Amino acid sequence: MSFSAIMANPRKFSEKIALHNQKQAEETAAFEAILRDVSAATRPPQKQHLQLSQNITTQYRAGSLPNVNQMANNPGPINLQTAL
Amino acid sequence: MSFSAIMANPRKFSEKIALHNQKQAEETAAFEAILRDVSAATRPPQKQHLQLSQNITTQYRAGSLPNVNQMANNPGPINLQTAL
Amino acid sequence: SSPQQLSEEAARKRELRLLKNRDAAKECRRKKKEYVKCLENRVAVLENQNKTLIEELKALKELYCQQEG
Amino acid sequence: SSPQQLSEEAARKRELRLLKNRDAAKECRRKKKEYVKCLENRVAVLENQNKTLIEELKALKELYCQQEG
DNA sequence: ATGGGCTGACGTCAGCCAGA
DNA sequence: TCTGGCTGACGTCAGCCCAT
Repeated sequence: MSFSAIMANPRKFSEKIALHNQKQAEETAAFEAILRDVSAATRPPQKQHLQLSQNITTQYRAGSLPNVNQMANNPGPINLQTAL
Repeated sequence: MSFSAIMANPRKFSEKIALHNQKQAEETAAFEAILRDVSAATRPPQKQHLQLSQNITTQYRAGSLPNVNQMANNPGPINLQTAL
Repeated sequence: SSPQQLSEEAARKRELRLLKNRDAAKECRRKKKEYVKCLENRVAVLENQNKTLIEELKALKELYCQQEG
Repeated sequence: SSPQQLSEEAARKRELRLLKNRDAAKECRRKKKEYVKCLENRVAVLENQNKTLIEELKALKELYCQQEG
């Protein structure tokens, strides 16, 4: 009870970052899972290439996430819309 | 082009807050709309008491629960209209 | 205009500038703190919306599969 | 231990403490900046995920209504 | 082009708190 | 208990950018 309340709002910035990264990893996993399930349920006859999504997941897993500011300035070929 | 890129990342904190509030309002509207549509499409034969859900929805904008920490620090709703 | 008055005027100018920048720094820190809280609140809202959408999508998928099969 | 050595020792103690706190402040500001960028990235990711989920939910709802009616 | 408003970064002080 | 590590808040300097 108090344990969760304490760890839910740590004091150190490192712990906050770690907590957010952990939550984001879990949410992204659930997101891709439900998206894959829906795609599988919607289009069963078609065999599709979901290799792209897998690569991006392993790409940004343990490292730093893409910087938004740099993405706004750089017209890079990678955007989150097509990535997800 | 450059206009959007500039306004997408303002310098002043007030503009950043205003932008985030605007985006949040739009996203919340779309969220509630799709949720209402899905509920209406899923359960048309049943007549349900959605009056309660409506009240709660108008009280807290999204399906999000109120943040306890911020409610303790902020005595009242901050209006950012006057801040600009 | 004696050099004495000039130095006093410059000193008052500097003091006034420091005072204004002092208050500006206070307000800037306050706005930054508010911005960070805004970000955290936005993250929480999006998080709950994400969960709700996933649950709704899952339920609708179940209904769709049940009706289909 | 003469008072001269005592004052020098205290001065070196203070200077060392200030130096360590100085570096600590630098690292703290760096971590805070990284945390804010983390929040902004997280907001962007959740934003795109919610958009995708809404689109998928809308499409699935259309399929469900089409198949039902 | 020049001043003034905001903000980034620095060093310092004060305070909290897990760990010695 | 009490110190050392982090962080909140302050004042100051430097610099950017927009309105003048």
